[in-house]
Amino acid sequence: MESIDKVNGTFGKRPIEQKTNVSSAVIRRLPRYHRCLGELLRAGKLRISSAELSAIMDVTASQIRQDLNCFGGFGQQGYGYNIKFLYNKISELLGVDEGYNAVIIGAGKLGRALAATHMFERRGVNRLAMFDIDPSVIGTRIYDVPVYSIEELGKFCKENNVHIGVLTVPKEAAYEVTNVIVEAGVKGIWNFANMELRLDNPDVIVENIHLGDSLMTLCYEIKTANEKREQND
Amino acid sequence: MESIDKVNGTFGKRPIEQKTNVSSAVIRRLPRYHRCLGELLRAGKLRISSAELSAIMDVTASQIRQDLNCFGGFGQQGYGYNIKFLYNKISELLGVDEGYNAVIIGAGKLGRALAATHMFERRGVNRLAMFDIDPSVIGTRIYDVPVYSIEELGKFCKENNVHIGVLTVPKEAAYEVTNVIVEAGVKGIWNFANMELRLDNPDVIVENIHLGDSLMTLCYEIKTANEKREQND
DNA sequence: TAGATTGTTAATCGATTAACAATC
DNA sequence: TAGATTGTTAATCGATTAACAATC
Repeated sequence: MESIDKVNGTFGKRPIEQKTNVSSAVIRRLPRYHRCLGELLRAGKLRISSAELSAIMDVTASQIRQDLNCFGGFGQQGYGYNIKFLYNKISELLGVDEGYNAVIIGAGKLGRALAATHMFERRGVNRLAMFDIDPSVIGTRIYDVPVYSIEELGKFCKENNVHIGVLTVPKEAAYEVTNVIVEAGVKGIWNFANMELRLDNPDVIVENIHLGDSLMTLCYEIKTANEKREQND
Repeated sequence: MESIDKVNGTFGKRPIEQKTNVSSAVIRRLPRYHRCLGELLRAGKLRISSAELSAIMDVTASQIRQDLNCFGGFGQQGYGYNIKFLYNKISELLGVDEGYNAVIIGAGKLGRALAATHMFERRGVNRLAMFDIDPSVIGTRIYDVPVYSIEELGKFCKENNVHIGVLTVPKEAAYEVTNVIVEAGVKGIWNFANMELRLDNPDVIVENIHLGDSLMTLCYEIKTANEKREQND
């Protein structure tokens, strides 16, 4: 029988000094922990040990404990981790419900698809608006998101405290748009253009998505696996 | 003056034994080399040294040479790399124009957006068809790609030698669909569902795209940068 | 208390960088 | 030939895994 004390008790009593510079390898694993713990939570599970989580996620228990300890002592010896507590801690770390404001720049197919998903709201990010150059979409709403002229981009970002710019414009337009929003105080850019977006300003974070690179990697792996099979014949 | 011999000459004369298991860190850099060399090629540049490429790409010259040497001796001492030759070699490695056949499963917003792009054709991958359960789209064409009933998925893959399945279905449907296409001989899965797709079959390659994870990573970085700024105030 | 499991240090492994001999 | 630049080995760095004392 689970002790109520242990389940709802005082976890993280010992707030270990948070490391100042956590490696990006660790940070990129956080969303996956978050996802997995969310599922366990919804399944009604209360606590989990690093060994159990290790089996579910197919990573070593050692890595889980090391990763979490970059941010604090979230577990309890002899008990494991309280799932709700840990989930909330990771949510906080990841800035979920920090209430960041985002705009999508480029109302093409990909921009619309992103606007349509629950991607943003699910992570507490507000999609305030979309911007495009095409007069036939300016002034309309796409999945309830208003579309404005790209001319108004800078002004809008300044007036609405926009934190995140989502770039789904052709790569030729990427730097032009980027200059406008960085000037307007945007803090991060989620770049879908098929190029490396490099900024002088070290205060602005860039997260590149290279769908094409991912497809090519898949093709490489398929090809290599095929060749191996042929050799073994 | 560039010697024609050197530019069009016999590069890679010494085909170094290709490593059997190249680390995924190296493989994931190949598409970027490919992209960069493609640009240099279009710009009419003929040759490049690892030092020059290093400056352009912001990686070390050492890493470039190490990476390329996993696949063969593509350069020439005292000269550098012939851009066209190297570009073609990397294209070949990545399976560009291998003529792989792909189907998109899920004709929702993301599936349509992917169908609309030149993503596939640009890499020599054929988008043969899309599949969905919605009767109102079945039988139509989306950006010139025919949409069929999900019922016909397995049969279609078998009859048309489909190599790649692009998964843009809700995560609840992911395994069901996966079983069908793996059974039908698909070699690789490009998974956009917000979940880890794990297969028993080691011969089928899975490439996961986690857009949500990427957004969260961006939020983490923005939050951390903000906190650092506040501390310095 | 005894058992379990963390937090953390130490050992290992792998990836990146540096150095330089080979060679074009 | 002399100069340049690769291919490759050796050194360094960082990330993962193992081990175990601390402790709930």
